[in-house]
Amino acid sequence: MATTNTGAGGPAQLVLTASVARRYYLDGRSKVEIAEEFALSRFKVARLLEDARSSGLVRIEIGHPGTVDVELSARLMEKLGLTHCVVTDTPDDHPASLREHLGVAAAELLSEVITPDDVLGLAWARSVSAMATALQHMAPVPVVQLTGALARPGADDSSIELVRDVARTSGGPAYFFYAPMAVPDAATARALRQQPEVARAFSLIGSVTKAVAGVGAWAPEQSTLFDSTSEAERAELASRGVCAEVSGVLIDIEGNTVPAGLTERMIGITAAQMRAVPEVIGIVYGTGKTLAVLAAVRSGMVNSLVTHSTLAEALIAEAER
Amino acid sequence: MATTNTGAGGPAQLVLTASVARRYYLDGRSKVEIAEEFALSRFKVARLLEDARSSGLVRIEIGHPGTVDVELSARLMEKLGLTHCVVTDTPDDHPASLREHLGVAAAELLSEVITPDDVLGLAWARSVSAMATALQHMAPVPVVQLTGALARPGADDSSIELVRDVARTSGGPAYFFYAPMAVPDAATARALRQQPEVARAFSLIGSVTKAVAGVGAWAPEQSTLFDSTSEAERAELASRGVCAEVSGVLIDIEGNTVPAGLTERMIGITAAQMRAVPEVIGIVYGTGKTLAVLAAVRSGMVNSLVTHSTLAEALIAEAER
DNA sequence: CACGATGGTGCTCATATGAGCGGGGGGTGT
DNA sequence: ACACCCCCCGCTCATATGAGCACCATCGTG
Repeated sequence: MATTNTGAGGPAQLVLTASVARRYYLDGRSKVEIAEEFALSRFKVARLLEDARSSGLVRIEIGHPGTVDVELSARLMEKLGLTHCVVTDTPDDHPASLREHLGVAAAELLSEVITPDDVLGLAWARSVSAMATALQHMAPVPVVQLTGALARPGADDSSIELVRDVARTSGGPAYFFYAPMAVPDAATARALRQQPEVARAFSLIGSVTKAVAGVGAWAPEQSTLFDSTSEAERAELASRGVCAEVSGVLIDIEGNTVPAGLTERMIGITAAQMRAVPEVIGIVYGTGKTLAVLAAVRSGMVNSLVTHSTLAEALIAEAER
Repeated sequence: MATTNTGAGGPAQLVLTASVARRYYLDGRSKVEIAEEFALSRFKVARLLEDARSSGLVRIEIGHPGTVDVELSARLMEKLGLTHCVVTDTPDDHPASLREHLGVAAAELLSEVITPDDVLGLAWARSVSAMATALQHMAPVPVVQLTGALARPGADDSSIELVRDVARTSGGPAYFFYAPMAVPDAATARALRQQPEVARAFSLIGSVTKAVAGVGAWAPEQSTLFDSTSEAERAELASRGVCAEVSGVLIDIEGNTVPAGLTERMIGITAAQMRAVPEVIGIVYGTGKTLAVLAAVRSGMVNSLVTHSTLAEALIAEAER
């Protein structure tokens, strides 16, 4: 260390290094050219540039003016091994505005990555609804409903219309059905799954290539499913390590599926089917969901994320622990 | 086309580009490695990086925290074709503080570039004095006085001691003499040049390899020589195009030596001898000297500069005209 | 003074990289 | 529908580049 520059060597060395760095980085000349120009060996030039970078004389910044924090996106993508990742630098003041912004970002992402050969699956979540609302253009693909809907009391979402809306924007066929996400008993669930529309949608799940879902944490207000579950069941599932919920599938902190009675009463995609989908985009906001997102990613069920900077930073910090 | 990205694509493209750029610039991976990692062709990677740079997604800045503006130094060096160049970003408030700072910078530069094989020549100038004061270490080399001293009224400079001081710091022999820079007539000058000490110093001028000088502009307060010249002579020389003065040599705006009666009455290095010195470092401050510095550099008598940012910028602007 | 440590330099050779080319593929205008 | 055009992609081959090595000067030390 402590080679020559910056701390030692003197101003001439410093200026020479700066000149070389300027020629190389800003003017785009090759090292050989620079070597000839300055009457140095190309090795010397390479070493100067090396020094210039390591000493901080040359600073390289990545970023762009806009709502997408590309740098953070790239870091999060790398850290979690994601397929795609979009992090907005929206200030996380109000959940609704956050959801709206992420909806726009997710819509852009989706319309970018969807190709005419894809089959799109949508899980029910408010954030996915927000995306549907923001969606403006998309290749015509089949759109498949992956889970039953779960209306929350006083919901203003046109949630049931989600799949139809997206299909309309897309121009492709819609495979949707009217059913709740969870029903009181397994028999009812089985019966519902026999329903023609449900069966039709479910038969397509295996061919879904891209899906969009929300990620819930197993806590109040952090998961629609949690909120619509009985007190006893909540506690029991929590005690069995349930940490996150993705399209009705329960996951523990390690990313393992947690089998439960609840599962049999669900109308929706299974964990195995979910994992089989090549790309699942999770739209998530709120730092309270940090561990849940980590779990969802570890489970292999979610491999792309659309989120905001504070959660992204929390995820990176947590993943580094 | 006008979505979010650099001009094409969507957020995924943007983030991919950012990831690639991060891996390349920040992590220093090769393009081939990146291509493998992202399952792209290396050409694609190269094109992404190309886009990232041209679109401004990747910003490269050169600079360092300190008093030396390396970026500006490099630019000025390139623009004027200098051998060395040090530009301090000292705010040019008061000439004395400026001189002091430049003295420090010049001292650092000199001690860096002087090797034991050099022979150092010093012209008389306050800025050179400032350098001498700031000088702390230097290879032991002979130090040669290049011009007579020119004390200005009420001078507090220990100017005559300049050569001796530097030689003392250096540890090498000092070749100095007590004589004024200009005398009333050519005969006196010739006689003075015969003086043993003067002759001894002058005999060494041919072997001087590095020299330090000030640069004066042919205007009041901009040149010691000007200030000690008669009104008539000032005007006459000005009318003959004299623009700058370096160690007693007069130069016009084109960089040509201006022959004058004054020249014959000078005790000091000649223009030809000056040009023969491989490296002459000029220490200059004050934007009023912009044209003078340009002339001095064009003349080939000065090929390194120690100056401050505003003058450096003025020089670049002027050189671009 | 001899010694090894140290750091800086330029070399060789395998590899990475750039410039320019041709070949689709999809959108467009008639 | 057809031809056309433009853009994007990956190839070839000459060149630039990096890793490691051997050499040399310098310097502190026994």
